[in-house]
Amino acid sequence: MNYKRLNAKLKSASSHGWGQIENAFEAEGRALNPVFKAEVNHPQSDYTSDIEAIRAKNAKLGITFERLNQHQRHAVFHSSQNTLLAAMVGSGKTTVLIAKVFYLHFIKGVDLSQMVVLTFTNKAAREIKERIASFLGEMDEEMNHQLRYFGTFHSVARQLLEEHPKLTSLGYQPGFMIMDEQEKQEFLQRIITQEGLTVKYQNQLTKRWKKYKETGSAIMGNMKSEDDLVPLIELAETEKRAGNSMDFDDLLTNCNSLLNKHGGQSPQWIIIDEFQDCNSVQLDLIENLKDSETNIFAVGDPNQSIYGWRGSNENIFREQLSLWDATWMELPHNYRSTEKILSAAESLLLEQNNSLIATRSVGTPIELVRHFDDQQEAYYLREKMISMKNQSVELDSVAILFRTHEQIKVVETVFSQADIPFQLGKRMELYDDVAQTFLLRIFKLCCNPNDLDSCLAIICDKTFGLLNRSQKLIRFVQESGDDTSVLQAMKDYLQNNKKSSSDHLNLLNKIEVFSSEFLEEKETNTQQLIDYLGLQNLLKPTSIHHKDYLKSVDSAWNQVKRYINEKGWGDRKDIFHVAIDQVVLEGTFMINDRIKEKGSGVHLLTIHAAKGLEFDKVYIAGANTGIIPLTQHRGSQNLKEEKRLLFVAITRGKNAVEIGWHAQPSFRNAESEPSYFLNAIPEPLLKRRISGEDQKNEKTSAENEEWIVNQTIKHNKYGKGIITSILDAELICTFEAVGEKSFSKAFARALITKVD
DNA sequence: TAAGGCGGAATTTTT
DNA sequence: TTCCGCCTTA
Repeated sequence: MNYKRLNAKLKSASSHGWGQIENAFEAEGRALNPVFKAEVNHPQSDYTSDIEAIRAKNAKLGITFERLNQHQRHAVFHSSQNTLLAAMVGSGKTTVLIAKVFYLHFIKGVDLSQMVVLTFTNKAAREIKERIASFLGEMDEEMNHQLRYFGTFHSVARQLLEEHPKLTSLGYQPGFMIMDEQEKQEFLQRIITQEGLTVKYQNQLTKRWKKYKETGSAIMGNMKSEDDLVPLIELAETEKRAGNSMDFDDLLTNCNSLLNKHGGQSPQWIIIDEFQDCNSVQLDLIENLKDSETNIFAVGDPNQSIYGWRGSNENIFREQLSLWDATWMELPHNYRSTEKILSAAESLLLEQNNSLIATRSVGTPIELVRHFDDQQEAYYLREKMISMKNQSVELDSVAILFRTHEQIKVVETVFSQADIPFQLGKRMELYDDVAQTFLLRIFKLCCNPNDLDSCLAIICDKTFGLLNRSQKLIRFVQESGDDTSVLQAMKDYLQNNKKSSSDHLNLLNKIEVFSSEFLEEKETNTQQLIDYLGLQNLLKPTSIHHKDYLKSVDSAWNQVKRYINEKGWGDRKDIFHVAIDQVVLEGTFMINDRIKEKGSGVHLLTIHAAKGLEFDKVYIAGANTGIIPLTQHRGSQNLKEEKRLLFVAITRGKNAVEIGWHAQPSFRNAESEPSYFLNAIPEPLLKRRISGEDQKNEKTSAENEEWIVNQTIKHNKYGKGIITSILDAELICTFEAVGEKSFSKAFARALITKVD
């Protein structure tokens, strides 16, 4: 059956009860936005002759274009200065983006270094670069040099800043370093203690700083008057320049002010991935980069705009269409999900314009399952996973999606106890690895002997350091005179300190000459690095973790060498510095190791973290009103975004989607009903179930006999307690540690055991 | 100075 | 529900 006919049929079928509210915003008493209907530039041909001509010249290239559908080919071949490509969910937008680069480079003869390709994540940037490199052979120095403007907004901004002849006008020098969030936090903390500032809500400093930049208000929460936030910011700006380091935001804002004031070389093409996620600073970067000759190719999906809270503008496609006088194209075919999944997801969209076309089988309805609470859902999911495992289903192809991190914990605990393999969406933090954190600070000090915070971090490291962070130490190092570097001052301090160990002094001596001595050697293995820096003694040789520390150093050094080899242009000292910046921007030393080690297990992810991914089967857990949308969003502008979030969640599923909700939600402010957004889904697309219902009828009598009031019991998490009362479907128990809790009878046996 | 009551805010995450 | 800051009270 054709998709549109199916949709029409479903709509007429849903004439009673559920499904009557076509749009959940009516339920909120809000007017609908006027539907935005762009003038779509439709394909007029399937470009067969063009592709034939290309294939005659280069068969491999011909195949790349031949694989594209008509709409995709149109987006690639059509020539207009500015193009906005609205790529529907699962329509192969990355494929088209890469094909566009191929087309411009091989057919139109555009130099790769004349293209700026902007992505939001390192993962996307890596995928694009690797696919181009693998077509051309290998990722070597020359290739990397050609692709130096292919990357995340931040890494491209870093590159532009580094190259800009007027960088010094901002108070920065070439060779500036990048501070990650953790370093920034330490840096600010140091200024606060050092200057004796009074700053409230210190664990929300970044948030307060952002708010101050946007609104000019330094007031937060219950504060009656301004604290020292503003002086802190001013001091930080000065000190960042003194230490020649920028934070992530600075990369973009500094790049913007530089390009704005002094201009720069404009590329022939600017290509943007996930355009709907652009915030105003990122849009400014595009504007500052382009000139009247520049072409723009922006790909994204307005329906997947879920980063409004990070500053993206949900109307960016609409607004830039007229501002850039752009051509609007669409990729309507979804190759991922079954018709029923797509149809259900599409009914959530505010601006339904029938431009989403399913290509796969009809599939099964979305299951909407009622659970007692989050605990019961976790046990239900555990049983599901066990039976899938028994049927040899790859758990890797299954995901459980949540609105918040908080919700993940229960499932995580239950799965760990049952030995169900799972993987979390959170990226592995560099800071989990103390040895690598220590090494990164060493490398940063090698690049910049005036990096006060890295120098302090090394000498005052909790695991491998020598001294405690004291005001006396910090003052000595910082105020030792203009001609003395921070590194030199620290050496002086250690020489006069009785506690001083030769290991740390030796390390500082080696750091000082690292670039001129060690980096001059071409082939250096990890053992040579360890010997050179004297890490053998520093990395706690008597500790049981010593071997792990050395292993961490090994993988870190190999990664740095990999970066050095890839980025082998310029002089060797610069390359090392660029490699270290890359480590900071990627957030870890272990990109390749991490990809290899990625375990197979069910994915536990927030919906945000699942964007861009796909799974055979998707469970959306705890989808109550009050969770989707989150209560604080009710009646706000963000409601539309919350709805798109559910759209994104559902469209992650290829073959099956199941949505769970809780009759007695424990989540703050959640209501005892499934997300009212689901009312927009036509009833025939849903299959409602109650979790554990089939067992309930059989077991009721047995269950009633099984539990007795005042019975002493034990619970995995809550410990010892007694049953205080027995209701129809639930048990109320009181625990010594946590007080009263209730359990669904159907699942009580899995949760609590009797104690005699 | 310590303790307690009151009121406001809290989410999502990449670089 | 919990955390944080502010204000009052002893």
